Amino acid sequence: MSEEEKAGIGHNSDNTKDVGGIAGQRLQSFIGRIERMEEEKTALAEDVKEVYAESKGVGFDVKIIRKLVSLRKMDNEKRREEEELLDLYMTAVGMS
Amino acid sequence: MSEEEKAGIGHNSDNTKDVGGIAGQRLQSFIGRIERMEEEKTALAEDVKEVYAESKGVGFDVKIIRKLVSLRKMDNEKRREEEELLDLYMTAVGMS
Amino acid sequence: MSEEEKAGIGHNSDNTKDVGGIAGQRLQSFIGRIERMEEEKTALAEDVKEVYAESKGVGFDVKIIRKLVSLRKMDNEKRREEEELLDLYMTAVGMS
Amino acid sequence: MSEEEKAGIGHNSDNTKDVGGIAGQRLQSFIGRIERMEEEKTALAEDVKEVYAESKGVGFDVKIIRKLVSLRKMDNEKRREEEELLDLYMTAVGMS
DNA sequence: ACCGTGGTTAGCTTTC
DNA sequence: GAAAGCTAACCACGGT
Repeated sequence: MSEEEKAGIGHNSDNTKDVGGIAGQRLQSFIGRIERMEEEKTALAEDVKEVYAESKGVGFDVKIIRKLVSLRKMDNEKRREEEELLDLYMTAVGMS
Repeated sequence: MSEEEKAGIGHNSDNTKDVGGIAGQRLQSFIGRIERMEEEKTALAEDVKEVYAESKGVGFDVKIIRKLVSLRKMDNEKRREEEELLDLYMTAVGMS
Repeated sequence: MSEEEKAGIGHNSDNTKDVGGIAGQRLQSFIGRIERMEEEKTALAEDVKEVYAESKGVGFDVKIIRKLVSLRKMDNEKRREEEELLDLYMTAVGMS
Repeated sequence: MSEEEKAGIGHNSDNTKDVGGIAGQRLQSFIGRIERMEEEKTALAEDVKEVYAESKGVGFDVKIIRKLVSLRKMDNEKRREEEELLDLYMTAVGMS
């Protein structure tokens, strides 16, 4: 990946400064930031997979762990939504 | 729902020691690790959104930046695949 | 949309019979079926919107109704997942 | 969670008569209608999947059919404009 | 120059 | 080869 960065922003050889001016540089900066974050996300996703693999390696059932994680997540979301609903009710009743 | 919770088959707090023993602790650890990573992923996704918002704030068209990022990603993937193919060729020819 | 359909299967002018033979007809049939279903889905989505609008018209808070519907949906999903989890446990223990 | 349910602020069954009166019935009706339509939508989505599966079963490439459907769905004019705009940006940034 | 946001859907990847 | 989970694009609605 470092090659591409050194080479410019893309798959062609044009230098950005010449054609895009200051806006082009700015755009490059945005794209660079986004791409770095996306890479981190990908890395994390891989780490998660490794953890599942490890858990499987010590005898756990991956499917079950997934369900557990999923249920815990649903719990949190449900709780959050219920709180929001309560807020809505209170607002509707003028108790906000 | 309360039945399941009482039955202990659920995903709830600290019944681990009793029913799972050491394995339960291990399981908890896996789940905790996974959840932490998932949170990080979520946080990164939010950061990415913020960058898009910022870029929009200075006049860029978000849709287009998304397209650019996506195109660049495809470029990289394609190049990677081509390199892998090249490696295969070299291996096949004994130049690995 | 009707123009495209008259023109053939796509965004070009070739007639399917000529270029695709029997397979082309079959393909057309699949695409037609899919598109009809998608239209129905769209129509239903519009109906749902109308119901929300109607409920708003008689004084209900749309946001609240949306949350209620959403929570009920989460309930169902959660229940379903819990049952699946139970199945997984039973399978794991050999009681399947 | 059990607290909310006991408190009656939730989304649960037949506390409607008591707390909501005629309005509660009306609300129930709206929610029921919406849920039925949503179920129909879900059923249709499943049907669509089946059609794709069937088409695959007789030798078509699902990916390609999806693309065809998607292309047909796209508004040509809009697509052209987006491409032109994208070209402009790519030129500006030197990715032409 | 209406923006932000949430919800919905589709498609891609990976798993078994 | 089927099935599932994850991710991302799209769209419409509400609010300000």
